[in-house]
Amino acid sequence: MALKFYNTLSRKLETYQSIRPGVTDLYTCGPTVYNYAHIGNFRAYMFEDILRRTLAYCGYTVRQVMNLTDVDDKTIRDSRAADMDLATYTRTFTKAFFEDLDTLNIEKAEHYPAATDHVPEMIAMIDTLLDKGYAYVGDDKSVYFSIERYPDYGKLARIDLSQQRSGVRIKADEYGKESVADFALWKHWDDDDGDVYWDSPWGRGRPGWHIECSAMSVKYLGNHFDIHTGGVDNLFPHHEDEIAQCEAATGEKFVNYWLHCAHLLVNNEKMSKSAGNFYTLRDLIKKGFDGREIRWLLMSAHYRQHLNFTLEGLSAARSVLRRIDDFVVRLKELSAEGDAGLDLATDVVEVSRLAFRKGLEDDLNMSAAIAAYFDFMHRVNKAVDEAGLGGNAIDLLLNFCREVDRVFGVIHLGSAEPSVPAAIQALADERLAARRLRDFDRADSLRDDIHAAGWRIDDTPKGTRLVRVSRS
RNA sequence: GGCGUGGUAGCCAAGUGGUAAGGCAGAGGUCUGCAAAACCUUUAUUCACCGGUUCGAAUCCGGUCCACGCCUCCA
Repeated sequence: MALKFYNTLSRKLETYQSIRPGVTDLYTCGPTVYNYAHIGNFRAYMFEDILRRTLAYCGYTVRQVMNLTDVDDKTIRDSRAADMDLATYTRTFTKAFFEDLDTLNIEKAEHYPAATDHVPEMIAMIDTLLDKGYAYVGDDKSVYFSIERYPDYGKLARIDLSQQRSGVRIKADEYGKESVADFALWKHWDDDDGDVYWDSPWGRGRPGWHIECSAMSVKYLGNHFDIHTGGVDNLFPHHEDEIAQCEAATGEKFVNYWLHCAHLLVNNEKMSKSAGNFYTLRDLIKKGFDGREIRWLLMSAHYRQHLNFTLEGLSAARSVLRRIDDFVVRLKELSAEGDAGLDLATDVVEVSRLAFRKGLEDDLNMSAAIAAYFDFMHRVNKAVDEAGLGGNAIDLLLNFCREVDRVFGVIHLGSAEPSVPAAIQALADERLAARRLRDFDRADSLRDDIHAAGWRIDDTPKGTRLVRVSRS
């Protein structure tokens, strides 16, 4: 097997081949930091996290760049509405974004370049495009990319501009263009921009959105790199424009593989504030769900399928994770000596690893990878019930859990298990005493109290186990 | 109007020609003082609908219905 990805450029499943052996350069479109990101946004970042972790699992050193769009219409509009300067305003949401990534256990990219730190690079690229004749200064003093002068335009989105509706959504402030399909590289300053502007050879203004990703990806990853990702809604025009800008400016092929994730729906509808189904990550945390549950739900469907996000789905994720946690706890309790069940464990791990990897390599088929892990747990649980396992087998199995978690990022393997509070332990001790006296009414009543406090009681042959359960 | 995706059990979701993975929820059983966890059994003669191709179709082709996305700055 080999890694395969569905490449939007060819609309085909392709075997992945990196430009440099063992290294993958990855550009992932990041957030516009004008508000808290919503779970639809995080679906994309989760997909990119799984992609990144899968590449690493398959042996690649990943160099990932994620941009932070900290200047655009919305950041300017909202910072002015809040009566704050742009940098102060966007800093709040940049900070929130990184907190949210932590909540979801999303691995950090190598670089998070902010647009406002790279205006000189953007100006340089625009300059090159003007020199080469791909761009022009419009009547409104903005600089535009000319689609007409770049015949390859449309190859990613497979859009034939002559077939498009024209003039439908053209804003009044875009009449400086030669052709409606042309897009802005540099936007000339106007009153709405307030004190947000940079000096350029074309006067005061600010960069267009697309040039930001072009200039920063080329700066950090070079003219030609491996993978570029984003949500399907970025396919056109954003990514199409990035290709046009970069390939026109550098004369080289820009990106080998384009991967796009599908939208997330909430209760089978598009998420919208008016429908009341608009969730930020923080909204869900307030409802009592944790990042791990949200992570599970977001990663459990294939990235190119619509993902239907529901609160019921989150509750199901909670049950799933409980089972995954119980499995690890159970294994750890069995830390006996010896080689009992070692052959069986070796076989189960081998079979499971193959299925797990096969799923991931098949264009990140998480359903298959997850099924492989469930089959693994099932076979191991069965072995524990039937034969018991020695310490060496347990080590082998726990190492496989650790291996799977390099991609999943949800399995509690270390000291993440919360310790039992003294008050809960005292109740449990009291219950145990009552049980010894065969006062089961009292024991059951204490068990109810313990459960109400968020802990579950498991009586095992080895004694009583206390397990933290999420409040629900 | 152009381009594109999808409709699989109560729910979530794999499967793209060989006779429906996995999970959640539910039911019965083993174990248990009772539970919990785990294990065993069970839950779609059927994959939106109608035709066609084929020895064989959820998968390929044609049509219909439904849902959703993009078509200038929304992941």
